[in-house]
Amino acid sequence: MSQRPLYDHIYAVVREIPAGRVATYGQVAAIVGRGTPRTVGYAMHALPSGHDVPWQRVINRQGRTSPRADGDAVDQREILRSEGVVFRSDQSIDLTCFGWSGPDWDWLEANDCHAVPQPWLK
DNA sequence: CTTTTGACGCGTA
DNA sequence: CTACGCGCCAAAA
Repeated sequence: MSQRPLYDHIYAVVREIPAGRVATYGQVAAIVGRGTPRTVGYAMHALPSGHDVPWQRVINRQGRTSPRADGDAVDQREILRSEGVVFRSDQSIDLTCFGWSGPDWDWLEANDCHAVPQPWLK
């Protein structure tokens, strides 16, 4: 666990993303209700070793894996594929198909999240 | 205290 | 389609 409350909050949300689905940095930030997409990216970068956070399920708004992801975005795509996610020919994911709908309302309330309705996925 | 630096996102051109 | 510009805000220096 991190010693940064905000990071732990972010990690808690990411842990809710089911296998076979993905969420964007901005979406996670909106669910937490604090910070910005950059903050989420920074939190992922700061993940301690031995964590149980499915970081590979967090991607950018274009449906692509982050270029700066630990040197190998290739591995990230492999993991996602093994979870059932399908990549298009340009190596992007169709968020309307694999985008996560967010945690249910009970979870949001139980975890002190101030999420907005659900404008994601147009 | 201030400055720099991003696993980002969106509007514009 | 690509390329910038700028806002965003937490951490580290």
